[in-house]
Amino acid sequence: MDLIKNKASLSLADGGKQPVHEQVYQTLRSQILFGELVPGQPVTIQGLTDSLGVGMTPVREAIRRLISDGALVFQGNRRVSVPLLNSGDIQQMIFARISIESELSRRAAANLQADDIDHLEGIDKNLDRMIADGDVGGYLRLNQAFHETLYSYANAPILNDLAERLWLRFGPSLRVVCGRFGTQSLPDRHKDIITALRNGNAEKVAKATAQDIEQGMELISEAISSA
Amino acid sequence: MDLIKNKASLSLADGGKQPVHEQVYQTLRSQILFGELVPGQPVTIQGLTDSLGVGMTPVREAIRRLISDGALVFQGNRRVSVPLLNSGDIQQMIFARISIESELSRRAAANLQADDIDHLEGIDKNLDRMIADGDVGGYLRLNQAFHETLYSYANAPILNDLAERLWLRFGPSLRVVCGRFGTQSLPDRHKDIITALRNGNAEKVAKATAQDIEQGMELISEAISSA
DNA sequence: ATGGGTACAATATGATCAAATTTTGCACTG
DNA sequence: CAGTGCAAAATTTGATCATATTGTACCCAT
Repeated sequence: MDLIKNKASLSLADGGKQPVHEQVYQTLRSQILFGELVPGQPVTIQGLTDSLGVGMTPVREAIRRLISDGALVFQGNRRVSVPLLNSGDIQQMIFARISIESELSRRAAANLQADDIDHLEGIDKNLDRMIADGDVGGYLRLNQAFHETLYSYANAPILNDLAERLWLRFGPSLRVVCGRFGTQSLPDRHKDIITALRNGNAEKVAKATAQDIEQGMELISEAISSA
Repeated sequence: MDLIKNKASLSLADGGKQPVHEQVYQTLRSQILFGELVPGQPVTIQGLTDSLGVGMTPVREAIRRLISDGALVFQGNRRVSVPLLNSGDIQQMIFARISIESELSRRAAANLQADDIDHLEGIDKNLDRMIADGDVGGYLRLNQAFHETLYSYANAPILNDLAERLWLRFGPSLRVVCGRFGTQSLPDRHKDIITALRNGNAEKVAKATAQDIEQGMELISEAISSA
């Protein structure tokens, strides 16, 4: 059986003039966040140095960072791979995400202006189109953008950081779920969130966020327990 | 003004046969966790390679990991230092710690046996002695051990991981508080936690944990806003 | 103050060594 | 004679270091 190889054409989308280790980190980070790596897939240092055309030191640094993020796991025998989640992991993540992200949206609700809400609604509109088109990659990106944008208004960098880590953990698994069941089965509570934001009802925003999270994570949970 | 230099005698307490980058990580990690580094203090790669007598690659890996942990911060211009917290950071950490760690102790309560509770009580007894002796380092270590031990029974690695990160963030600041006000002003709710554990009352365990956290963090918060 | 030069620290690479996995080959058995 | 299993070699990957290069800040002269 042949697993997906690290693509040789990772052009390391250079964002201006950032150090190489940062570019490698960002590249891998979005691959994981958007499920371009399969859970369980091994990630090798040499494979990355070859495919990215950079030295090993920056690759090592990026990998250590991602391990600390929970985006990659160290397998004991110096092997690194994309995490495989079990149902206990998912339960913990449901709890943590609801705790942290509800608070983030509660705080954001207090700071959002009308045109900020319009912007969020715009993202959600595009998101609906992705779902209709069955574009899994686009769905994952826009869903993440919706939440990230919302949370950014909370001005809570530490909570944000905790939330980001959790997203990195389930990114690959969410992709697998979408790939198996399609995008049709992906309902969300974004409309509820937007309505509550317009009404200035922070508690309802938090509640809708919690429901959105629970729905999405429960999907992963079911997919895993049936595997 | 001269900040504390990285000690040259960091003997890298070798735990068996771990790779150097892991040893460096663990060494720095406990220095930060137990406040042996001062908030704001710069941390240089070269300084560590010199004082630890190892190459730069493993040092770089350890530092990247600690940055991802939130235990160190990247200052933009290639500088790395120990984080300085503001009151907003503390508020976020109070919320996150109470959410996560209450749940950890709630889960642990269900799994603890009688002799496990004895063990916890033993740690707390030693902790009291440290407070009486004014031994700040000992206090920090045993307080951490008390919580870590309790949480370890929760069998919740992901929640545990989130909690650990938060501890790394406030370690240096807590040390400063203790150094300024002494250990006398450090009350805790450990007795309440142990009593509730013996009664098998998980909710009360969670509540006492939340109070313990709030008390401790509020201390840091006051110290910061008065600075 | 401002601007150039110097010193120092960070970044990145390639070389080297060590460890682990995979492959290969041989012997032994049914 | 074919198939299985073990063992050793070969290959792949990881870990560390030494060195060259680049960027940043500090200092001094103007």
